[in-house]
Amino acid sequence: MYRALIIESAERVFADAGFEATRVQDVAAECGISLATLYGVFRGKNELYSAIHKERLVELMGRISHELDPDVDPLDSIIERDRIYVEFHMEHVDYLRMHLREGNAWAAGASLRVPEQAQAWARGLELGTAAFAACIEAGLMIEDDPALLFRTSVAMNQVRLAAWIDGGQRESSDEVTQRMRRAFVRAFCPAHIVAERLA
Amino acid sequence: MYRALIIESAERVFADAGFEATRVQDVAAECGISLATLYGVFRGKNELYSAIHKERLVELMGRISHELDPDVDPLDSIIERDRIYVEFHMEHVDYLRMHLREGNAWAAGASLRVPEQAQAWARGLELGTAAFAACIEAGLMIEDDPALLFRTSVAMNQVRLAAWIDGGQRESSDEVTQRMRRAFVRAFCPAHIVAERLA
Amino acid sequence: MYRALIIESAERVFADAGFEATRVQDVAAECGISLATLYGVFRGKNELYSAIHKERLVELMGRISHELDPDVDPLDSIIERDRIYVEFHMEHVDYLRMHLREGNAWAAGASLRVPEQAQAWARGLELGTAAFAACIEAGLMIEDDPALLFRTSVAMNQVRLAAWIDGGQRESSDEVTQRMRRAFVRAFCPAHIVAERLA
Amino acid sequence: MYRALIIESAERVFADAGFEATRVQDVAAECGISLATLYGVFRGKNELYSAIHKERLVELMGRISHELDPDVDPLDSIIERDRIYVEFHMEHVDYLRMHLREGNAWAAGASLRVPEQAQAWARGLELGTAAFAACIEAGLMIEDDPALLFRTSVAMNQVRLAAWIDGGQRESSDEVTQRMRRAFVRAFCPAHIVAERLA
DNA sequence: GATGAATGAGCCTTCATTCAT
DNA sequence: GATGAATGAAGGCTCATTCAT
Repeated sequence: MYRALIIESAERVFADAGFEATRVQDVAAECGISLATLYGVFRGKNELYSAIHKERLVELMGRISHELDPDVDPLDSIIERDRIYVEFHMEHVDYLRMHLREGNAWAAGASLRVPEQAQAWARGLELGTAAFAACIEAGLMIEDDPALLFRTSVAMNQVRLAAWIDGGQRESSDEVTQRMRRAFVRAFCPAHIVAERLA
Repeated sequence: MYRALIIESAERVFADAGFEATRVQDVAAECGISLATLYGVFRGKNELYSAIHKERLVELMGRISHELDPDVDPLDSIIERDRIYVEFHMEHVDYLRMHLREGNAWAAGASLRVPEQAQAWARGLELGTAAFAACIEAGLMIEDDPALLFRTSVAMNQVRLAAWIDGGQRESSDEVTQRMRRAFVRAFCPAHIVAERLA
Repeated sequence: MYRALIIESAERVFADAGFEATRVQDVAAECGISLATLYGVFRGKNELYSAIHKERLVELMGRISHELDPDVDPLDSIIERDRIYVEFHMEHVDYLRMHLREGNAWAAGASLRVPEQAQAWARGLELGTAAFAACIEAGLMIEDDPALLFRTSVAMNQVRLAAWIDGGQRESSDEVTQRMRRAFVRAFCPAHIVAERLA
Repeated sequence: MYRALIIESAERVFADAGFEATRVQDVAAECGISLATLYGVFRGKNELYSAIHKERLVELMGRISHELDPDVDPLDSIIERDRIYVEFHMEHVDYLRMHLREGNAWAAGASLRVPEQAQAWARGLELGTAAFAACIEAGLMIEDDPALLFRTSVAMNQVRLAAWIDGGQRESSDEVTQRMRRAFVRAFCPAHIVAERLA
């Protein structure tokens, strides 16, 4: 089936040019197939775009959206989720580039083009906010609006991922995750937790 | 001169719809002038877009890009710059909305549509990186890649500004700046500075 | 305004080629204008087609659809309506050709492409059926299903009009109407009325 | 052989949607065969359409186009032909629906899509005109252009057939033929023949 | 022989841009 | 200077048709 091939090629083209500037013809050319063949698999440009997001976001949300284990330290739970988020995007670089180009959901949820993105963002925001609230409750995090903190953490992760791409994708996901963890703790935890965790 | 009128109207339309989805016709209608008149002032859609950025970025860079006073505490200098950045965007909400919609330069410098943006980002990155490096040098900031820290700080500011818009633009720039300052110090300074500054 | 020019040109092209085989490009070329100009006046092929029908049918129905004068002989009333119908189409030959090509509503009302046509046919059928029923009631017409008789009369008129076109459009509307009247009386009236009217 | 199956299925689809709106794919689906198989039997959409008409029209013309028996009353000969025409179409309802949708040859001979139709119409017109002329010659029919009378009679038959379909195809061909015969005599015969034949 | 898979060519529609008035 | 009117140049999408298996 062409489906997977098309999705991968389309990710590359969308990542390079953005949704609007991408011509369906270009995607077909990138796949090495004809326009009509592509339209045989996806019903149109929008559906193709949606399909990419659905494909990737279902996987990402599947990995990430389980309820947090109450026995695990809530701070570690969040950091673990961030690790999954980062690892996933490092496995799907072209999707990451699409994400970085158009996906600043934290800035304007309304700007998301397809329902799959909007739903995933809504779900992620819900889960993230709850997790941050739990940390605040437990005294593990500074007192502030948990939704705002979560959005900030997403932006910080995106910066790290963007820097990873700019730097030639050389670092391993473990290295990136480690750095991210330190920045995270510093940004969101009270002094004694910072001291304890970053010792 | 129509110039200022067109720029303001165009900001609104671009902010609402994004560059690609905005039709020049719509901008003219928003201005209450004819298409041909608009083309008499700006040579095309791209030039209009550039002109907006030039107009705003020249002002912003003018306010922000003086060399830092060596007598002033380098940390305070950065925070002052952030204050200016935030204040400026709170005075130009439509431009801010354009900025948030398309301007995640920290993520992908290559995605910037117009040279004005690219230059301003390059200059800002240069200044910011130097300032962060000075702070690190002075032991006021944690040791890390100053460019990465700067990009992170930009993203954090953008999140704050986005939240300010989402929240109905109720807070004053002072309130936003205060909160931003605390988040900044926490995220980027070593423990003893945090203790000192957030006392 | 191009509206009238386009409608006339489009009638010609649609009459020659039929709706499906007509390319909007052809209509524009027939008008001597560009495609985009045509689209500035009509929003699309369907709307253009509808507009033609609306334009013509509003006029035709305006001429034809008044209530019948109860003082006038009901048979004469119907014949008068037929005269108007024929005269109208002889004034609008290209519309007549479209009508003959696609407008066999009497055969399959469901096949009408645009609402304007469907409504006009529904209204015409209603009026015609009522008028025929009145004639039957008055003993001026043979006893049969008035709707069927009406549909037959429409088909007969269309044959006359088609023959008029095939014959080079030489006859006057009076001549055509006269012949039509004789055929009408013969086909639908009982013997004594035929004798009386065709004396 | 798929030939007959395809023709029957295609008739149904063409009757429902019309030539232009029918996709070859839909015909294949209706047959339950693949597109390529269909193209193995017919060389294209046009040829398929032609084949349907050829198939049906050869049969119809075979039944109808013998020379008239000079010993039989010429009026009865025509009525007998009409009976055959009606009976044939009542046996092939989908073909009848195609015929009613696109086949108003009496209106515009030029609009016939395929040569089979055009030839059959030309032959039918020739035969019909000759037969009507013979009736006129014999004083059995009113004096008028025999071709026009023939075209009118075809239209009248089509109206009856359309009404038969609309009415749920309940009447037998004998019933329809009877009614048609009465309408025919009334429309085309002089008073004394009407009196004699409709007694 | 039957088919799934593939495509070339074309049509409708949009929009940035120009120019005569 | 301002504009209404006009258009060239694309882009999304469809469908009749073919061909390797």
